[in-house]
Amino acid sequence: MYAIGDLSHRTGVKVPTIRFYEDRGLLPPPERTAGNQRRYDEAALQRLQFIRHSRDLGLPLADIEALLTLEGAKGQDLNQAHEIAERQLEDIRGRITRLKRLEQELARITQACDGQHDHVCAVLHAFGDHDACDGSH
Amino acid sequence: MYAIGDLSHRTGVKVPTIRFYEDRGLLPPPERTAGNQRRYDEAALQRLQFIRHSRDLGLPLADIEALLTLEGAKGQDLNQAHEIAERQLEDIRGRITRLKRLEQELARITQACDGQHDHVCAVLHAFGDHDACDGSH
DNA sequence: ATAATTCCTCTAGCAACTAGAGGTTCAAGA
DNA sequence: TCTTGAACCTCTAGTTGCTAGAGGAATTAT
Repeated sequence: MYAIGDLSHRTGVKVPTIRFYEDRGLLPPPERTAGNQRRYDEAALQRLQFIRHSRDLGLPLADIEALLTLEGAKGQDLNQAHEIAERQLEDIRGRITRLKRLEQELARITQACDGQHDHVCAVLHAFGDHDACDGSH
Repeated sequence: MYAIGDLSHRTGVKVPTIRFYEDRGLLPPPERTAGNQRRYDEAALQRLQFIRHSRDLGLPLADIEALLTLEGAKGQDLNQAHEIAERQLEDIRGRITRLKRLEQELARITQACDGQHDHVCAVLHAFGDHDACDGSH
């Protein structure tokens, strides 16, 4: 049995966050000692690792909860898990595209200002002037 | 003079958000009509456009506030604006790198599961199994 | 036995808004 | 001029995913 701190070390999830997940229903309330401290078993450890990894992949807690309820599911239900993963993949690809546009624009802005700062910096100007953008956002 | 709704249409910033910015001190409190409604001038419009554009570029409100106080600054202070822009650029590049790693991994996960769902879906397995990742996060 | 560490609950805070309740003012048409 | 409907007002609370702190109890090591 693990104390909450052990669980935290093994998973890299901070102690208050573990309690937060319990509050949110992502982790079932564990057993307690006579002194009211939480004690976790292997299943809880694995569940928390699943959550951790999914969070690292960018999934919102709601999606993770959905995945967790699919554990041990068969047939049709597994497609749901697949869909969640694909949706997340699309989301990430969209984010990458948008960030690349921003990168272009910021790079342009900072370069415009690299040498001299005469009177009015191009950075300040560029931040205010949407029309000067190459792309659209 | 613009009513808050006009300002909203012209900038694409929603009405409650404009009031929120005022609360936060990013927009100075505008004049009011006899009936207590906000009326904005050109300067407010431009300031809000600056905020909007900067937000689109991913700057947090704190940085935008810093930039706004630099308006009309000279010499040394302009370097601060430049630094904020460069910091943001680095941040965005880092985010792109991280997202690309996630994209790889998610793509791998979904493909592993594309055909058959026998008993246990590879998606669920992969989400739980950090060791199976290519990269590290 | 005592001290250090970890644990408990609870509240409040962060970013950056969004939504709703309940009520007032403005602008345009009859 | 009156009326109606849209837009406005303030205020509170909710969102997501945590994090920090207060004040106190339990566990662990010496």
